[in-house]
Formats: sequence, structure tokens, C-alpha cells
Amino acid sequence: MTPPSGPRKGRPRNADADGAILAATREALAELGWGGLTMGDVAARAGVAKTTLYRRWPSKNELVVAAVAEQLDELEMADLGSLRADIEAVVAQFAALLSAPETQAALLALFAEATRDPLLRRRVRESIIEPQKRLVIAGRAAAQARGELPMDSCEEMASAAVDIIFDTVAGTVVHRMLVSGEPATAEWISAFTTLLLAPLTEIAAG
Amino acid sequence: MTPPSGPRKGRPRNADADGAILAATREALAELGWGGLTMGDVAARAGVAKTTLYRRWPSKNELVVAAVAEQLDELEMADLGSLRADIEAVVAQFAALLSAPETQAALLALFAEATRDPLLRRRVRESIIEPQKRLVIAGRAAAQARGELPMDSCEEMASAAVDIIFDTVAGTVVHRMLVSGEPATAEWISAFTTLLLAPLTEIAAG
DNA sequence: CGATATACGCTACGACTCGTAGCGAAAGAG
DNA sequence: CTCTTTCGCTACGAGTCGTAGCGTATATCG
Repeated sequence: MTPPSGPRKGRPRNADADGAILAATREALAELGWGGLTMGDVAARAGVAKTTLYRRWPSKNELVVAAVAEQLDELEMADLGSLRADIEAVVAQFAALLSAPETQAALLALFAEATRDPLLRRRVRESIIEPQKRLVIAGRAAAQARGELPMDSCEEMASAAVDIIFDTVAGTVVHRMLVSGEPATAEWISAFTTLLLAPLTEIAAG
Repeated sequence: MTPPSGPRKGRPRNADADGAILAATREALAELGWGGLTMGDVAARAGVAKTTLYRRWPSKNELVVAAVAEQLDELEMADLGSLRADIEAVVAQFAALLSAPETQAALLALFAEATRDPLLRRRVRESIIEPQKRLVIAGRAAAQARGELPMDSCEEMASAAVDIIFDTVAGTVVHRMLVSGEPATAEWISAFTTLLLAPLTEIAAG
């Protein structure tokens, strides 16, 4: 399915540059914000020329999207044997990721720009939001296999349940850490999971 | 307490200009975003000279902060007769505020800048976050007075409950409307309130 | 009334950034 | 070796930020 991924002839691209550039982008975004981030500064941090950035990403927006998407791809779904444990593990992972200042500034700056740029918003949805819903889908499937949640009555209900669960989990954690500015302690994660579990079974049943 | 507020001699400032400039800032922010907003454009929209902007606000950041703060001063809390009605009213009010494109871009842009500016973050917390938490506190107190919720066992538990409820409500609504991009319909508000009510009593009791 | 003091609109300016183009050199494929 | 692509470097036009200067308008004070 995947195309041959690039040209066969000519000098190959520096394989290390992509990671260095994306890391430098997140670092600069945390220090300077969206408005303060400059392509020249990112290039200097990554140790490459500015033209190399534009050779790999068409604009500043696309570069930042790629940098944030790469960061969020680290999230994984662990099957720990119970729905409560799985939820707490995912929330803890997400919270740990959002505790890094570079991720905080990157995510919010990206979301802010996405509210005005429909194309960027679509890119964010396709590259960041939709891929993360896999965590909810996987967790629900595991719980259903264990008998903790009833099977879905129809496909449409299952999709709606995934959407609202994802919005609730992601939105609540993001709001606590980025807007309220409070850390996600183990006690808070436990309490939030309790709050989530009760309606969760109701949704699946309804 | 308030100082005489400005000089007594000389030509007074145009009283209408402040409102026109702040409105023009929010309008431009919705259309162009934080990065695309230019002082010259704001000045043209407001019908004033660019120098007038800098005579009243020291920089673009300060101008945007002032514009958003003025917008959020509209938030109020109405005490209806039941916990469900109170929750739905608050959610609907919040959703209505977030449905305006100018508020969407403005709020997220402001939050993004706040992640890297501690002073701005503190101002956002004091001017926006904490006042809204008081809405949750008032709603809980009213529900407890009506016997819909049990009284708090201790102050620390009550504070934790307020925090988690506030983050869940605000975070979920923000995530649905700004990230997922779906409107908060009356049906959705009703369903979300139902979901929130069950665990709400459990947490308050625990 | 005149003198004073401030706000206003307008223009111009230096410094900076975006995104592009051109150059010679480097590094792999055929 | 030849061809192709990437690399770093430099330079450029367009656009923006924030400031400064100018003449003018509008207020208060003596």
C-alpha cells in the first residue's frame, strides 16, 4: 500500500534531520509561542539550513502540525485486565505528555490557529484527533471481550459512544492541565475514572 | 481608591474608540487568527490610526488580552429551581459563548499564549477560570440546600469535587466545540447533563 | 482671550520574518 | 562517469511590528 516513499536516484535526505527539526520546533514553540516561532530559529536549533525546512514541509503551519502529531503518536493502549486500570493508564500517559511545557504550548497554539484556518483544522483532525480515537476503540473492545461492557447494539451507537468518551476524556484532561493549570495527580486520575465509569456502562447499555 | 484616572488637561481621548478597537480586534482575531492579526488592519476596522492603538495598549498581546477579557465579562449565573436545570443553563451559556467564532479563536489564542507567559496565565486564572468555578460552587450549594445532593463531608473533598466537575464540564464542552468541531445542540446538552448527574451524586457522597 | 497640554491622523522609518530563488558542492543510483 | 537530488549559503520582495515626527484638533488653566 505504501508507495516506494520517495525518489530512488539522487542524494538521499538526512534521516536524522526530520526528528531534529520536529524536536527543535516543539522546543521553540514552548519558548516563543506560535507568534514568536521563526523558521530561521528552528533551523538554527536543528543545525540545518532554513531551505531544508521548506524542502520537507510546505509552510510553518504544516511543520508545527507534524511536530505535535509526532509527539502524540507516543500514546499507546495497554491491556491491563480491567477497564478501570486501562482508563487510568491512558489518562496517566496523556497527562504525562501534557505535563511537558513544549507539548502544552504546541497543542494549544495549534488548536488556536486551527479555529480560524479550516484547512489546518482538517489537518489537525486527520493527523491528531482521529488517530487518537483508536485508544478509545481498543479499550472498549477489550472491555467488551472481558464482559465488562455489553456489545454494541448497532454501529452508529458505537461511533457516538466513542466520540463522546473521547471528547470527555481528552477534553477534561486537557482542560485541567492546560487551562486550570493543575497537575493530574494519581488521586485525581482515580476520581476522574470513577466519574467516567458510571455513565460509561449506561451509554454502552443504552 | 480609584485614582483620578488620567490627566485633566489636554484633549480627552475618544470615549467610543476603546470599544470600537476591542470589537475590531475580536473580529479580526476570528478571521485572521493570532498570527494573522495585524495592528494596521485592526486600526482600519475601528476607523482610527495605528498610532492610536499603541497610545492605549503597549503591544499586540496586551490589546488582544483586553479584547478577550471584555468579552468574557458577559458571563453570569442564573439560579433555577433544580440541579439539572442549573447544569443545563450553565452548559448552554458556555456553549453559546463558544459558538461565536470570534470567541473561539480569541479564547484558544489567549490560552496558548498563557502557557508560556506566567503573568498572563495568572491573569487568565483570576479573570476567567476562578469566576467560573464559583458557578459550580453556587450550583452545588443550591442543590445541597434543596436536598438533591448530600452535604460535603469535609472542605477538602468539596474542593476536589468542584475542581473535577468544573474541568469535566468545561473541558468536554470546549473539546466538542473547538476541537471536534461539533455544535452543542439542546439534545447533546441534555444527554451530557444526564451523564453527569449519576456520578455527580456518587462523588459528592464518597 | 491666550497659553498649555494632550490626543489625533498621517507618513516614514529600521528591524525583523516569511517564503522563494539561485548558486556551488556533496552524495548516492544507474 | 553521468544524472539526480539534497545540502548549506546568500540574497531578495513583500509584509509586519513598534517608534518617531509632523501638523492639527480639542480640552483645561490663568
